[in-house]
Amino acid sequence: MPEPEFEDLTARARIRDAAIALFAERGAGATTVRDIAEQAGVSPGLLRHHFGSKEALREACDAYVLDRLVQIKEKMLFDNPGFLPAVHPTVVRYNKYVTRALLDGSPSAAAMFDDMVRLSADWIEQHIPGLTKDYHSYAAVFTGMQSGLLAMHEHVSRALGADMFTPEGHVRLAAALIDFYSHPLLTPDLAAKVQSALDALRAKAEGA
Amino acid sequence: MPEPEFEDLTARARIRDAAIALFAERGAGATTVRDIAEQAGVSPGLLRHHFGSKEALREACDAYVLDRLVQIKEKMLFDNPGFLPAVHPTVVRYNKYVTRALLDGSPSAAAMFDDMVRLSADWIEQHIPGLTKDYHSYAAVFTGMQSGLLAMHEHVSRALGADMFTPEGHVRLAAALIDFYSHPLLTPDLAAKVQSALDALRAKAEGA
DNA sequence: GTCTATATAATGATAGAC
DNA sequence: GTCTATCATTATATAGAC
Repeated sequence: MPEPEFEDLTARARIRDAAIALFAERGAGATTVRDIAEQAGVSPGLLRHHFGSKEALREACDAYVLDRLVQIKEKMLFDNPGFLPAVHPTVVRYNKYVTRALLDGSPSAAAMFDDMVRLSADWIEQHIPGLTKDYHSYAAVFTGMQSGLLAMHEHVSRALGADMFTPEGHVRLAAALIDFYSHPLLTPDLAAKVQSALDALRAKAEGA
Repeated sequence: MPEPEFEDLTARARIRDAAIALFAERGAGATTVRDIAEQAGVSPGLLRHHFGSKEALREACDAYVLDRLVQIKEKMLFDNPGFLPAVHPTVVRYNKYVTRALLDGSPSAAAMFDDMVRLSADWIEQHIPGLTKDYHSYAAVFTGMQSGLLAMHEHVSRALGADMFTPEGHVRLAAALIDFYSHPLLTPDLAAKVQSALDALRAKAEGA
């Protein structure tokens, strides 16, 4: 199982890696097969030879990235104490890809999202019982925010003053995340106010 | 200032509204001028007549949406107790648009993101002093997560079992958000463990 | 202001040489 | 396995009629 970082890859692998990089960066819709071929240093024709079509290539990338990520993610979630984004460059790259795939409507990425929700819900219920009455909804919000934060990395990095995928930016992000996850933003009185507003809304929704 | 909901709009306004809807849904890159013209019920030629080019149309949409949202957002943030997404359909639509624009790299959307970070930082510092040492980084994470959650609305809705823009889904989302923001996910001992891991990481980053 | 028709460019797909 | 050349389709941009 060769790491994609290696330079001496087959053309097929270089095409796949180039596609993963470009799809993650701009999304599949905004990436042309010529861009991919150029970045991989091959001809557009070879791309078709190996993958048949752009869509088939996209699916191959999905399968490849998801396959390599699933084990790592499960491992991270279960034997890591926190919820910080991974630092390993490959994992970061793949996470960015999945995030884009989620936005592009990839079915396999969506399935992975659902897995993450289930995994998070189980983890939270096991480690922090009593946190919520509805672990699955809580985990849905948590997972959506995690991947959403990754999707917004460009803007979060700009606000942080450092790219969140560099060590410098990652440290700032992690510090903010620890504050974020260890101190409630809603104080009890604020929470009560919001809760009553929600109750009013719920009543209105059921009334109508 | 006519609401875009009205049916009796000029062709120019219909084009703009159709573009906003399609850009928000699929992103600007994946939307063709023909799609927009069709949805607006006009010819592609008229689109050019009014806006000159697809790119110019995108900028016009950016300016329009951002202009109409800025006041509403500021108002929301300052006289609303919570951080729940707005329910008003127009605001929801515009928020979705801005979220997409953020992902598509729109400069004006990015500027709005930065404004939101500043606004949030000020609000938090004023209402919940002592929450963090670095309000700006905290607000960067918070704003990134808020818009990111919106970007992931399709998947969050699926996990919630109801579209988060319908009353039913919104109630479930709001309930989960209240739990999320009022109970810390990191207990003190977990936070300490993560903090020490971060310190180790920081030392390593500075050492290298 | 609005349309039809067309020019130009870009894209994905294909065929065949090496 | 890899490339070059080319086709068919689709996109944007433009011109001119009504």
